[in-house]
Amino acid sequence: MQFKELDADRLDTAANMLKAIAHPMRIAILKHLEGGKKLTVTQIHELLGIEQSTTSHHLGILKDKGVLCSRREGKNTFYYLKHDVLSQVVDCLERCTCGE
Amino acid sequence: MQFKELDADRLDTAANMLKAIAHPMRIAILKHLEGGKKLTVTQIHELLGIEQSTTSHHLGILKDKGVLCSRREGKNTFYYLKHDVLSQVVDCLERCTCGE
DNA sequence: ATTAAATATTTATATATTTGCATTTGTAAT
DNA sequence: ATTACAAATGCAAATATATAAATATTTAAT
Repeated sequence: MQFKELDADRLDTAANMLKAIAHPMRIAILKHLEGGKKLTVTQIHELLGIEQSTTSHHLGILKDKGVLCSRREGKNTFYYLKHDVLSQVVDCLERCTCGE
Repeated sequence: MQFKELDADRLDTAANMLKAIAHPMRIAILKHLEGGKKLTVTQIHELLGIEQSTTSHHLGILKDKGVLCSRREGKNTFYYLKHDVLSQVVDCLERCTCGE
């Protein structure tokens, strides 16, 4: 068992990570970042058609919870997946939401 | 691409499913149900040390969002994973929360 | 030093979630 | 029909989350 004894801290960490992902806009963001892609706040805000501040907020949550990383280059900040494995979470869901 | 056009309804469905899972107690529940195990409300409530009504509530959420199924047998109601694939979501998380 | 562009933060409001207690419903046995 | 156990529901208080408008910060160019 990888969660040693279902330790409360690890459950919290995992739950927070999942909670970060569990939002329609944030899933959409992850989908756009699959395969190691890197996008700026503005690009995402335009792709999704949501407010800049809202976009930044969502990205902040994903970064804070360890789902994304960011790297500033000049005026732009590029966001990208921290663990590419995380695409699997979304992919797994897709499989489950298909045949219903 | 499996989400056809990142369709809003599918994003919602996926988000709701993830939201259902994204809670420490509910992740703990899933861990106990891995491998096709079936447990009653009381068993889970005792395993986790939380209130019966709280347990039932969590199970209701997981069932409602398509994560669990239930089957009544006499006075007991057994809960179990609807898609065993879903263990992968938890497993994937474990992998991501290990080396940090 | 000004200006402009890209991000981030603050703030306020609306909405949703979590939890336990008390109650109710469902099922089986006497 | 009464009793007992299992599970679900209604409720209320505490807490958390989402959104957008306004503001602030960071960086680059002039």
